[in-house]
Amino acid sequence: MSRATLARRVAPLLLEWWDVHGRKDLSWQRDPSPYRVWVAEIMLQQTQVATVERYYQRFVNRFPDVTTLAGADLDAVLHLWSGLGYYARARNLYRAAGVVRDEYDGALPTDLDALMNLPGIGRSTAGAILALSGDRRHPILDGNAKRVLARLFGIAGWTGSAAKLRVLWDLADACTPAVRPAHYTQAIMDLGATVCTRGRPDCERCPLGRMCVARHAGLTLSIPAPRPRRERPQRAAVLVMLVRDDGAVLLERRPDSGVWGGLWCFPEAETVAAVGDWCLNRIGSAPRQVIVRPVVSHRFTHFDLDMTPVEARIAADTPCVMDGDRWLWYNRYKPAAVGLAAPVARLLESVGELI
DNA sequence: AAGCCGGGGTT
DNA sequence: AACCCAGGCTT
Repeated sequence: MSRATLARRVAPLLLEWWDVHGRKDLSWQRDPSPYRVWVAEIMLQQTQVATVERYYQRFVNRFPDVTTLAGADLDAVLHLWSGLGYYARARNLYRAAGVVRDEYDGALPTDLDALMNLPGIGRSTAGAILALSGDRRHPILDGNAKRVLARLFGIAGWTGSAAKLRVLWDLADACTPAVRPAHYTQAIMDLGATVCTRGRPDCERCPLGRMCVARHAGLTLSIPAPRPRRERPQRAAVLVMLVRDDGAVLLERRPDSGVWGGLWCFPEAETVAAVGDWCLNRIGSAPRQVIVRPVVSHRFTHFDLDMTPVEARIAADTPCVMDGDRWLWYNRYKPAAVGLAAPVARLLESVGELI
């Protein structure tokens, strides 16, 4: 069977399957407005549905529309994103909300290219927004669609290379129907998430099983191939946990670019031995007490970070000049609504436990 | 075209 | 412990 013939047969089978087995109760499926679908699609980038659900509810409750989001503080946006990871997504979403408010009168553009020009929205996310919120015929190629199509058409190898992506996008376009594109888009994601899974695909229950090239060739588990391995460098950092006797902890805002961009973190010192000097430079006096805490290891996608938290205790009335909006005395009992990376939040929770 | 960005789930 | 997940941006 030619690929074109195979592609034409996909949508009717997938839609029939989705009508019975598809997901229809996800938060963003109720009132699937462009804004709500947009927020969901951004949160769902590289993040699983189960993780997103509770973040999504809180986010759209606090920021129910583009105007509210655009008018909020970035700190408040990052606050509700804390723990979800990939914080550039939140910064881009916030920036894009400002553009939509100022240049599109508060309504997301319905043109694919205009959508893709907004920060954080690529081809797949733009297609998903238009298809799911407007029932417009635009293909998507997220992780689920990639896996389903690679297996169905027998596209061997890693699906991330430019050459494979070109082939897969063509197939995605060929499979997407003109009728019920919204349901089809949801269906191919649901099939990938619940039937055509990476580790244990349930081919017996797959509506496309009889025509699946990978299944007939016995290649289901080797398609798609895992991404090329890369070594993970080891890094180390010394975190200064400057704690006042009233429990407040000094945090510093990280630069917009780089790891944990725009989030608040403990200031860093060169070495454990340099923490005393760091305090002298910063607050003009030595800490009453210094406690070297056990190393906290954090594993990023691309490197491992070993953090040595050094707790330095100072009196509550120690004078300390804080220039600009780069410094913050964080009180865990009256927490500021700012963005905190997960390991930082955990360390803040532990302040006071060792007193 | 390849590298970078992060926390959590699954196996 | 390894691998992946409703990807997009930067270089």
